[in-house]
Amino acid sequence: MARVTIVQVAERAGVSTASASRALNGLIASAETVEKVMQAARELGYVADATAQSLKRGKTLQLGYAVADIGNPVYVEIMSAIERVVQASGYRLIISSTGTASSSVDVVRDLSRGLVDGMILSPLRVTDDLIAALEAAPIPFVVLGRVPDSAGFDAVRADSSTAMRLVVEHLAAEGRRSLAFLNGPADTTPGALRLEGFRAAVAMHADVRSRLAEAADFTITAGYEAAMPLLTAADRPDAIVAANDLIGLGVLRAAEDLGLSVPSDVAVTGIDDTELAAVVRPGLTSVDLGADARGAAAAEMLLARIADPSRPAHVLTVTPSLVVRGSTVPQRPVALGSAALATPTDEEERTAG
Amino acid sequence: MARVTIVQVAERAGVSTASASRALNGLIASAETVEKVMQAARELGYVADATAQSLKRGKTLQLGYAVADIGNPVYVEIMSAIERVVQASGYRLIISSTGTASSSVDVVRDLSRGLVDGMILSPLRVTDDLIAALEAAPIPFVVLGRVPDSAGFDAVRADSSTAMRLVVEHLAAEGRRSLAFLNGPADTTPGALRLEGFRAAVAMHADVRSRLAEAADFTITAGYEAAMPLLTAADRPDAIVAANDLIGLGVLRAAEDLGLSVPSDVAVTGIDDTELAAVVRPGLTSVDLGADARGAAAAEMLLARIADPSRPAHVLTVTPSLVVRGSTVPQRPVALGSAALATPTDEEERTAG
DNA sequence: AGCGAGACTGCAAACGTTTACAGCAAGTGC
DNA sequence: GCACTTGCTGTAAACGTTTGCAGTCTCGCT
Repeated sequence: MARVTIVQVAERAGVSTASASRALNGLIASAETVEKVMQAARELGYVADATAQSLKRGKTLQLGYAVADIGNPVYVEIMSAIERVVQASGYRLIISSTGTASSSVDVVRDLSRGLVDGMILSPLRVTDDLIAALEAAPIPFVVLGRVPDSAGFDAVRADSSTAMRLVVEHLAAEGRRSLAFLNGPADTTPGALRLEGFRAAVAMHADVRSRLAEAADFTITAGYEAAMPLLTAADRPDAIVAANDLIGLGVLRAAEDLGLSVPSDVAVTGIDDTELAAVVRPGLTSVDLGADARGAAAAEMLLARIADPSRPAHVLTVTPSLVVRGSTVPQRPVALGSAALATPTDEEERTAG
Repeated sequence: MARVTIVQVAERAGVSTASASRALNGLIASAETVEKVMQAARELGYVADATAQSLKRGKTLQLGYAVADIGNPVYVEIMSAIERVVQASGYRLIISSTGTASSSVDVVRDLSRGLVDGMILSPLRVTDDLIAALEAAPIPFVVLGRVPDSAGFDAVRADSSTAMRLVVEHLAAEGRRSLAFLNGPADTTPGALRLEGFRAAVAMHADVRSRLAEAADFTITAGYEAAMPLLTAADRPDAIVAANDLIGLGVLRAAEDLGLSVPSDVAVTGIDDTELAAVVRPGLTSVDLGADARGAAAAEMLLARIADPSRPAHVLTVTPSLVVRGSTVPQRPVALGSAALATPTDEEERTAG
């Protein structure tokens, strides 16, 4: 556990620390020196101290991903995509989870203190404090989600309005006339955007009635609890549009516990098209917001900005697509084959936005 | 984006960098100095450089969690527990995901280069390389899982043999006589231990036949694929014991696609008792290995070791408990209430090991 | 033989902090 | 009025690296 430094290596090898450093980093040095230094390093178990190294070099070769709600599988999917891209470029990714809004500001501040060379963040709430922290940050970052245009940040977005339009059109086409939107907290960015998208989408269908409800959280349990009053109301809606898959799953469970049949009594949809939506029965119709594509794009954007800090800000919007499953359309018997779990087959029709 | 250092703050405040540092860190300094320094810092937007700080102080106030398979919800649960404990002690947690075995060694090596003051790891495979890397690491760490006793590491373990005993006894008590164990890769630590536990458990029941199978991975898809041949075999088992919940879910889907009814045609069990097991229908009987408790214990153990590096190595084993759901015992109609999703109610009987 | 180029080396100065030490002024007790 | 403490300050040395610079040595060329 004792720290061994480069001076000990240099001493043992009988050279200066400068030569040792050069030998270790593959810079110009004689074969003999390299040999001696490498052996000394091996014998002593030397590993360069990262803090000293990055202090001197001014780079850490690390990138950060700050994610608000790691319990939601869609963020895990995004994270995996980011990691794939980042690793390929020789950077390491570190994840920081930010529960509350204030801690999200803290994370930005802390990580930008020199721990990482850049960061990606998926904020649940974009507060003025957060914007201020981002503007003051000495490192580049990419926001996954909506951020005021004026800010001029690099960003990757999902297209919530198209997503909601896909869902509403699908339900209307299936003959549903009374829709309830079960949102997550409306003061979050996804909550606000999906609500807006839903309103715009139903406005285009004069024959469709709609109402709004809100779950305490983007979780299964919160979805379950918020669904109960909707499903037991005298004028029960014939379709519930959930703001994400977890809430949608809660709705499915609530319907089951009430003895309602899905989709005949009530149709249910989710958003994010997580693996959960495919695994549960009935399968949950959902909108794929392109988590993988968004994660990868954000990572590439960040790397591009690090390479060229003066490039103009980019904003990329990823197109969503609808994945229809048994929670909105009565299910045919399923074809045999594991592909049904991973990719849409004939039982799952996919509609691009 | 320009970096502002403490010398600029000191200059602007008209004091030495030493005084500035003292003022910023709340050490002894006159009220007037503090005022001037704070104002200068605010105006310039100064934030101390973390690498320089930790280089000088010899601590980073960061801990690391290296996790092999972030796609598995049980690790997310562990992570949340770790984070809860770690945050309360003023440390920050950074997550590093380690896909392959070799990258797991890399992560240990890299993080212990001075980026974190200690780390917790959940390795999927414990190779000699990994042991060597851990022994050479200059920082303390805690292993979540089995590690050779000789190594003398701090560790927190699940009790796989009790877990498997609980499952097998439950199935035997329900009248199942032909069990198949559907393992994940047997060359992983959990795979090896659960296999061993299963063997020991069935050895205690002379009237129960058993067979073994292996999924390519601890995932739903791999479980689905590996379950197919088992379920279509002429001598189909009357119960499938899956090595974790994800594999178990794959089994449920395979059974469904084959038109088999669970639990009457075949019973299914999982391990880990993730939220998924409670949400799917039929609910998946599973063993709670105490993810939350293990994560919290590991974090506390790490903090204790950092506080006192000379304390003897601790190994803690957490006791598992069985959670019975519809995949093994025909389900009664469910009581109303959201609690059914989160905690076991009368429909879910819990048996401690 | 002389000379420049090239390969390699060591010295020492950084990177941005914190902190041991010494210095200084003002206050206290005699 | 002296010695001592107390409270604060600045100088400078660290922490472990990398790197500009200048120097040495060897070699090949003319």
